[in-house]
Amino acid sequence: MYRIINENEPIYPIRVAAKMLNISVHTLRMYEKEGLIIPFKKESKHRLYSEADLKRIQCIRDTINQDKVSIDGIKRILALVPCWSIIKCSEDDMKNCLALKENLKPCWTLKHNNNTCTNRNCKECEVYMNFSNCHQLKDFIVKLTIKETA
Amino acid sequence: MYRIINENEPIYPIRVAAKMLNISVHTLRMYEKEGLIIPFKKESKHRLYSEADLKRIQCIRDTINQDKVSIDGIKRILALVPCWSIIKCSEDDMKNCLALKENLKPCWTLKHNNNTCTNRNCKECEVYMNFSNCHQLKDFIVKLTIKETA
DNA sequence: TAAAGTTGACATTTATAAATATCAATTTTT
DNA sequence: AAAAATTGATATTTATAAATGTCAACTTTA
Repeated sequence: MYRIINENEPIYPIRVAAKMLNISVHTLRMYEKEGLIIPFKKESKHRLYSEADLKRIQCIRDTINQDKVSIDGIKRILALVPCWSIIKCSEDDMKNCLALKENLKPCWTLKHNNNTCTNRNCKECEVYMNFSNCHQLKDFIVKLTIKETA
Repeated sequence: MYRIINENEPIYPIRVAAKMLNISVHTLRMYEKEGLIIPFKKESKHRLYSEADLKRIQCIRDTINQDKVSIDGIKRILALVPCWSIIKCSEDDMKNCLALKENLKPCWTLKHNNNTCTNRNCKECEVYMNFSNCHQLKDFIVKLTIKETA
């Protein structure tokens, strides 16, 4: 009678997702426009949200409403993630990538023609998946600096 | 007739600094309470601001007003700075330091008893001095990750 | 000894981000 | 064919962060 739902399976259309999160459809689109979330879109262009998407969105909400970090603040924090180091692209790709210089927006909102990321799907990328909040970035920086000194 | 002013010489009392920055005295105290700035205080407890302080405050203002990053957002960004790696404290000090876990506030607002920082003045520390805005942190992360892969 | 500074608490103003609503013209789904 | 989705633009509401003001009791400066 019950079916097991894959965390990442895109199943909820926007109206349903909005209701589950208790926010408006418009807000969901707004977060997307700001680059905070990447919902699944079939060829049809209709959005579908997974359980994992809902969790991520709730996390963003909490950061905005409880933690009082503005959307532009969140974007700046996400722009700090060193994607080149995480996906380990080539040195050339890294040096030519917009993400290296960008201070305002997360890497997955940038154009990436002609490099490692061209063939990758940002929604499924570790960078997007593993950095939905600030704690994860701090942990990452800690590991990085400990590795360095060890 | 003119005298050369040391960038870091604490000379302007709070009212003068406020007027120069075109903000209220109250706001200056607020930024301080939030941990964004550390003004000089003589034994008397009266604040004095240097030219460098004024620049730093103007930078904070721009981040809040132009860049639309909230104060709590700025604090979170500053909390990402890996001070242990910058001042190169001992491994023991690092592991016991609050700054390692802290996600909300910059290291210089934390208690640091019984470690390397006990004897240091935060206002003169590289961590405080070199990270007054987000760009500097991004640059730091870039260097760190490039070093790692090289 | 005024004038200016201090802390702390409380209150108010103002500016604006976040969220919502609506309309229009079009496309997709069921 | 109706219901629900799309983009894009425009407008409005609402919630609250940022900034300011004020009062009180006290200290420091010039």
